[in-house]
Parts: sequence; structure tokens; C-alpha cells
Amino acid sequence: MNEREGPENGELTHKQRHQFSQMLEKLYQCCTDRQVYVSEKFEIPQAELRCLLLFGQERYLTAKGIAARLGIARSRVTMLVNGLVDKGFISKVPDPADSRVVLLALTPAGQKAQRDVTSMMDTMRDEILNAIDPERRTALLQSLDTLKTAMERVSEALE
Amino acid sequence: MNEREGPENGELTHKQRHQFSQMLEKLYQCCTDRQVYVSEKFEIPQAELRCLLLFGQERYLTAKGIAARLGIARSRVTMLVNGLVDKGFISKVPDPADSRVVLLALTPAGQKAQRDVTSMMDTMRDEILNAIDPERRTALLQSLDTLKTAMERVSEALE
DNA sequence: AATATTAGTACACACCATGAACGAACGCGA
DNA sequence: TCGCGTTCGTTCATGGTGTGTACTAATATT
Repeated sequence: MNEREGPENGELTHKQRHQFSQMLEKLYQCCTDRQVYVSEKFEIPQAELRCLLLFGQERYLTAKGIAARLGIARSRVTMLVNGLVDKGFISKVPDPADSRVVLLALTPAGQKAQRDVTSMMDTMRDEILNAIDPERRTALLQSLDTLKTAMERVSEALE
Repeated sequence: MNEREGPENGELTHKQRHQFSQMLEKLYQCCTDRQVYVSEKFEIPQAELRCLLLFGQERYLTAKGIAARLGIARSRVTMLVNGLVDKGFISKVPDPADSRVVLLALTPAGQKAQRDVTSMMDTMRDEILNAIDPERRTALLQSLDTLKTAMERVSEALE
């Protein structure tokens, strides 16, 4: 019972451990809930949404590129793409330079859907940030960066 | 292009928005990866792990209670429980006071599995926290608390 | 020219979650 | 006590998410 709250000598306290785990779990849950909310609002499955939101600066995407960026299998991309094609959000274009490749482009309907989804997500993000004191906001961003770096370091050590 | 980095008048900057989204996404991904890692290490599906980790102070849990605490359907609990029963981690006991109810208890093997899983998760959490300067740790915990509060507030407004 | 590699697809499988329907058991009010 | 409403866990069908395998056609490499 000689655990201190403050960093007396740099050692982790039991309370810090517990707080960290609890808060991280809660934050994770909130993020998950937010994703579910958006998916349901637009009636687009989450994985399809992630795919839809990849379309940006490039004129075309490919299944292989999408798989790499989303970190999923190519076969899975086929399913997602077909779902979005069925919804009229993307179209398939043959690649004139390599007929194995299918080029994927956003349709106008897909562009609108993407805009709407992005707008909703931005609004929700802004609401979160606006619920935080501007003074605390900078500290928050710094802390998140610190945490991100620490987590990435630990993730790398797992492989 | 007159966006400032600091909180000049409390307004959100474009950079803050972008940073926040990017970091949150990355943090989310790290947390997801960590869960996948633990699940694979023990060869226990994630949902079963979450169920296994619920057993703690109480002598018995019920399917209904597990469903409420995990936020999932009772029918799903049946599947998870059966998976853990098959692995020898939990046992079913009839409730003498209400024969509709199935009481669920950790077996010795289940207790060991739970200990091992918890230990691994604690180690990983400690590695993350130890990768952070003790001075920054307190600030981090405060910021996480601030963020949690903000997120919970925004989540409530969605319902 | 022959062989190796690549891209996307179809398919089977496992995990994850929902809701509906069900039978058995319990609770409640007349 | 009895009839009805509610509850509990289970079964089942369905949809979402992801993997890996096998395949064909096309391309790259030797």
C-alpha cells in the first residue's frame, strides 16, 4: 500500500496501470460505437465504408492497392468492391496496359456518398474536440502523439 | 492559409483536426492489432477471450449477465460459452433456485488461462507505459481522461 | 521458349453479431 | 389455484468480416 499517485521515482503505480487500461478500453469502445453508428446511418457495411473512403487523390485504385492499404486479403477486396459496385458507388474500368488489372473509380453517386460520410465523421470529430477546452486541446494532441509513438514501438517489437 | 497552430482564440485549426483523426485512427489500429495478437497467441477467439476475462469476483456468472456486460445478444453468449466449455475453461452448473438459469464457473484450467492472458495483457500495457517518460505519463493520463469524457458526451448525444 | 510471378475471382471456412422462434420455467394478479 | 405474461437459454437463419486455397489469364523473367 505504498503506491503513490505521482511519479515519485518514475515507477509505474498500480493506479496508473488500472486507469490507463480502463480509459483505453473505454476510448476503444467509443470509437467502435461511432463506426457502427455511421455504418448504420448510411446502411453501408463498415468494411465497405473503409474502402469507399480510400478513394481520394488518385484517379483509379486497384484491388491490390486497396488490399495493401486496408491490410486485408485480395479476395476480400473483391467482395467489398462488388458490394460498392452494386450500390452504384464505384465502377470497374479495364486497365489498357495490363488486362489482368481492374481499375476502380468513384462514380458521381460514390463521390456524393463519400462526401456525406466524410462530413458526418468530421462533424462528430469536431464535436469531440469542441467539447474539450482549447487549452487542454494542445496538451491532448501532444499526449496522443506520445501514446501513438509508444504503441507503435511496442507493436513493432511483437513481430 | 491563415490557420494557426496554437489556440489563438479557441478555434479549431485544420491541423488539429487532421492530427486528431490520424492519431486516433492509428491508436485504434494498434489496439486492434494487440487484441488480434493475444487471441492468436492463445488460440482463443477474441469474443471468447472477452468472455473468459469477465470471470472475477463472483462465484458464478449467467448468460444473461455476460450478455449485458459484453453488450451482445444472449444467443451469442450461448456460442461463446459452448466454445469455452469445449476448451475446458468453464463449467455449467444448474441453478437450484431457478432451473431456467445456467450458472457458469471457471474451471482450474480456465483460471490458469485467464491468469496467463491477463499477465500477457498487463505486460504489454506496461511496455507501452514504460516507453513513455514518467513526466509525460501523468499528462497523458489526464488527457486520456479528458478525451474519454468528451467522447462519452458525444456518444450520449447520438442516442 | 519455358518457367515464374502476378491480378483478380470464386469458394470454403471460421469468427462475430443479430433477431426470431421455441420450450421450459417462473412470476404475478385475479 | 389458475391463467397469462415474462424470463432464460437454446437453436437457427442471416448478414458482416476476414483468411487461405485454387484457379485462369496475363505478364515478367530467365
